[in-house]
Amino acid sequence: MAEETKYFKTAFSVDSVVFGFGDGDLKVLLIERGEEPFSGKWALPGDLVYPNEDIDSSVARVLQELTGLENVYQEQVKAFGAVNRHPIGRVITIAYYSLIKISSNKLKTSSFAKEAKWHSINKVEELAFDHSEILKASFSLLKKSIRTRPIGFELLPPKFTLTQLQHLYEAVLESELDKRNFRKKILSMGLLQDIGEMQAGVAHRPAKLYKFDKEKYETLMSEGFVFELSDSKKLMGTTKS
Amino acid sequence: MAEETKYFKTAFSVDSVVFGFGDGDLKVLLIERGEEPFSGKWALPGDLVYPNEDIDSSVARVLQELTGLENVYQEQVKAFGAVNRHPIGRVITIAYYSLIKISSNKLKTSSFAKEAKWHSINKVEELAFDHSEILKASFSLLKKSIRTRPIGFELLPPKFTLTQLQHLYEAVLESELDKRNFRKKILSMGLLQDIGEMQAGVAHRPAKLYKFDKEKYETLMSEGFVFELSDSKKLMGTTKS
DNA sequence: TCAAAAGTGTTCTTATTACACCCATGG
DNA sequence: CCATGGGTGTAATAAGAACACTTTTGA
Repeated sequence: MAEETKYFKTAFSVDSVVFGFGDGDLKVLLIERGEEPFSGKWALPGDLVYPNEDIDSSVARVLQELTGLENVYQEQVKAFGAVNRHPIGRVITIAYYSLIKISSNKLKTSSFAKEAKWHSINKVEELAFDHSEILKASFSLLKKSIRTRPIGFELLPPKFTLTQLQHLYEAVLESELDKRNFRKKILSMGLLQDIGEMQAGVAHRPAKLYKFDKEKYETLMSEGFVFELSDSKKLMGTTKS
Repeated sequence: MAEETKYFKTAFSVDSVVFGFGDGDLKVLLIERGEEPFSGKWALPGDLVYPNEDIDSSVARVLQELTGLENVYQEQVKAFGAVNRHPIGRVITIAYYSLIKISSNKLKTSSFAKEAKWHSINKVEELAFDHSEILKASFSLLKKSIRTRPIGFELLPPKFTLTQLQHLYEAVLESELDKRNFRKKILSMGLLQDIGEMQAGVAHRPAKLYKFDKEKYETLMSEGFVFELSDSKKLMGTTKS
């Protein structure tokens, strides 16, 4: 092991791109750095990985500290390891994205953050470190994944309307969808359960509430079912100008 | 930095799943380990990442040492970081896959390998470390990627026949494809250039040779073209029993 | 009674699938 | 002249895209 020892001079971190959905917008949770380097700049929440901690657990821990949430949906995006990406030394970071339901939780200002705040995805300024690049890669992956796996529901409350779901897809895919085609397609998969309840207190015809039927999805999966919405290049509706 | 110092006790490596195509089979390049741990077992080629080396360069270096090739197609798969994945310490590895043209090169037995050998993908025994898991993840990613990006050509000689291409897809997707539908689809993309040459010395009607038109692909890409072959769940042909 | 979003079907177009025979070459 | 893989087209089916009006509620 003598030979290898000289390479044990590096650190690993995880950085988490936490997505949420609110006010018709896709949002990302950023922290304001309280110390150098990049003090005062916005950054992705993240931390060094503890020596006896699996990477996935590390991400879950950071998220728990920040939001109080557990069992959050998370997916590994990519490792970023450019030699000079971190000013204090060689730090390779493994990026994840997480999907959470914004409404259901309050943010804690944690040890490593002066402030944590939701930012609309298309109003994010230049971030600390290479975090802008990480955010971009994560958003691309989310766009791809949301069409091929039923993960959008992680961003919505347990009971939701079809219009909410459509708006979520529109925000993530950055394109408009045709209402009738969207409903036809999503309902035809048989993954949404009409729970027999209605929206209340809205100044228009109230919408039916649905929930995502996870068991049904798992059954269908094992039978070879493939969740797929059409490619955002050949849209269900009309492209946003 | 005092606080962080205690975490600088880890190493990171890259591991490369090198795919090749020959005898109608998808193959992976493995090395036989010459030292402990796992001496005598087959493993993925890989190495610790040098302190002043980008991850991508590290993969390229390992590949160059092993095969003599440069500018090889490579794509990051995923980081693997389970606490106990490596017996000598905490080593997080970043897995890549590479695509090379088998015929065009001879293998070198490099410093870290007793022997390097091509193995058919479906005849690979249990590998050292968590390399079986890494191979599995890489193969899945390749399956996905080959349908959505024109990377199959990296595995073929510069001039190839449509049947060779089809066999490559069949090997990667592990399913049979319909000859006429495959040709129609692939030719309709306009990415293959009939170079006006023919196969020679074969005991049957000689096939036309094509080459992949990279410039054309880049032009089309910039116009919003999306390379896509149908999902292997809803095949172009008939599923292998 | 008005504004605002919910809900609903049909036609057209395009892509995918299934399928069988003749051709050119070397041995 | 035989074996081997090369090369080709059409019809049936399924999926995607385009598109407009009526309904229910609260203010």
